[in-house]
Amino acid sequence: MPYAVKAMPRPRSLSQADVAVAALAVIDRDGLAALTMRSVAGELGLATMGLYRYVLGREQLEQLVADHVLAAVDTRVPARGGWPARVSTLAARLRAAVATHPEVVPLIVTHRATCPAARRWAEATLEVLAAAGFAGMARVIALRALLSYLIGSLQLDDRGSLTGPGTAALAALPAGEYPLLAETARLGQRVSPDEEFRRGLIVLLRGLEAALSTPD
Amino acid sequence: MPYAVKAMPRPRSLSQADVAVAALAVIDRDGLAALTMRSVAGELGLATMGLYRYVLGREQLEQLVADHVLAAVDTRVPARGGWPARVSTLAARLRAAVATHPEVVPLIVTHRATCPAARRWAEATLEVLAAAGFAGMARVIALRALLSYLIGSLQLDDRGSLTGPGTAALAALPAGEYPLLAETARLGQRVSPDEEFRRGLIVLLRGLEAALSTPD
DNA sequence: TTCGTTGGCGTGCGATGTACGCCTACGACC
DNA sequence: GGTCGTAGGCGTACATCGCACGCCAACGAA
Repeated sequence: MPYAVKAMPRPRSLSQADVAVAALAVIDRDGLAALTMRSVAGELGLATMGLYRYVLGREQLEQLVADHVLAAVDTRVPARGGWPARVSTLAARLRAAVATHPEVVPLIVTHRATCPAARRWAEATLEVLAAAGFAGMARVIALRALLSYLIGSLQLDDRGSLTGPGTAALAALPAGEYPLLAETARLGQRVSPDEEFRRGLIVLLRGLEAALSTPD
Repeated sequence: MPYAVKAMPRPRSLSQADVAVAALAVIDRDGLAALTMRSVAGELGLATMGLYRYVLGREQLEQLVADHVLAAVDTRVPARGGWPARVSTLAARLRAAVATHPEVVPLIVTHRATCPAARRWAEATLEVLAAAGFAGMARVIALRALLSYLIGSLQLDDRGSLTGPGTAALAALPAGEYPLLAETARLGQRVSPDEEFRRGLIVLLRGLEAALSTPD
């Protein structure tokens, strides 16, 4: 049966996007810990092992989820603004997409490298950096620094947001042991995660501006 | 039996540090996935459930490991150098300690918030920042930006180092689709993780210097 | 000598990922 | 229109995980 690529005996009834949507539904409803081959299969109306017709295993299921969330990011290069503003826009878009499903942060962090959507984002960011004058090693460092900050921020938002219980515990610490940390925690409770992210990114971008004018 | 704190019927034969060391031995030998209540108990010469006499559960076992690794960090404030050099030293020390056991990175990231050792590090860093003139909100943002970069860097080193297979795959990509990404990946393969971290940190520190002189 | 406290062990349960073999629907071909 | 091979989907079964629970044994205090 040569060349019979389409119109196979029984066509797949589910797309990979369907699977990803079902998995996200489970995660959003019952939390990341509830993401299970069984639970996703159930969400799709399949028996447990039926899911394996669409996914190689748990690993690929997680990748599908991560890529589906990142696929929602608009990766067109922003038209307006200087290069710091453009990079900032790209970063904010990615962050906003992830914020739609906060529980998937660990999956994004883990599977980022193999997501096509993440590659598109990186390519767009590199275009902005290149147009700004970053070349060679400086561009490598710039992208990696942005990525590090981005990933770290997502992680900190997920576990250990300034508005969360961790900071509250720090703020309530007896003043004797960690005076500065306690004071900083108290102040930090008044900073929204978005503002924290934005201002930290500004700091990093200022550093990149400095690096650009001093090619060391 | 009042006040009978020491000299109990059968004194604990293992300290929490012993447990952490055993867990680290398992991780270093067989990988993080091999970290199991059973495997750690076996490493200690206990039966599986015997381990529960020393640890509340898997959660606390992981915390013990994370804290044990971070406890090796020298958190004294560096005596010499300007404030950027001091912050840099503190960051490098933390990174070096984690690099001793690369597999524990996910544990550190997850349990950082509840580690006393991490608090000591934060307090030391805040001392340097405060002495440099960072106050109020600016200090909050500075610490969080440093933390984000640090956490992100660790994560990127763990999964997705520039010298690892992920970057190699990117570098081998057909030039048509992601030209800048492929070129950047090729360049990146020649950057050691240490150098990447150091140079990215310099960028961030420059941004902090700028923020200090322009209190916005 | 007795007793209560505590370290440590063994069994067993529910949940997870998935290997493996089976049945069945259906398009392609004669 | 009958036949057949392919691929979708299911069910069973298993190794492994964390851990609840109850037991025994050792040992200091009385």
